[in-house]
Amino acid sequence: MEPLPRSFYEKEPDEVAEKLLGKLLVRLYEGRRLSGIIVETEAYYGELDPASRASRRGGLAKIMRGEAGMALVYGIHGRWLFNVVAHKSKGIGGVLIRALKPMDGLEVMMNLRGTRNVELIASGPGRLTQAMAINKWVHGKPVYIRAHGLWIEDMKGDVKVARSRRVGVTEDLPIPLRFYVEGCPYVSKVRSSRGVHPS
DNA sequence: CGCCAGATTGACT
DNA sequence: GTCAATCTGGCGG
Repeated sequence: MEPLPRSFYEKEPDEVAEKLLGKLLVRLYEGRRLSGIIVETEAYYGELDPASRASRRGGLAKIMRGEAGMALVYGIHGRWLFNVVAHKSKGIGGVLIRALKPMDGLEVMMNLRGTRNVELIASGPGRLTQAMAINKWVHGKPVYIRAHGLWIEDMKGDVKVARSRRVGVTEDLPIPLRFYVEGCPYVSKVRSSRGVHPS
């Protein structure tokens, strides 16, 4: 199946985040195909969004203002987080991919993660990048072509979308910007103390 | 350059 | 439930 076109990402971040649910993230790793269905995302905006790196003045903000459909890989707490730049023309924004349902290359992903528990393979932003060998190397590369071994394909079939506040951010916007597949066991488990009550 | 917060995780009491 | 390992990028000096 062909990768989703660049135009798919040229929309408001929350719309892209929601529509990415149910799509297939594919990674070529040492000649093998790793893939997983996207089951959890979060939208990030520009200066008005206190949780977004675009609200600071660094290189990440520059990329979030740049071409839509580019991979943005962000390091935090010793892990890599994978985002796709998404915004309308002249806008700023991105979508954080937070969890996958593993599909192709399960054995390889289990080895990369060091666990055989399928629900723990990619149920979190840091876990997902480890399972798919996503690192700084793909930073700034387009995900709407196959050339760099990382892309997102369309998938048929609808998913039941739920939304909530974003996870882990210290200062969130009053709007729920996290999207996930209702009842899906591959969605990251949110720590109890930080309430993610749907709102 | 050094400092340190942070879109996390997993190990431990 | 609590805690800290881990490391990049922003920011101050």
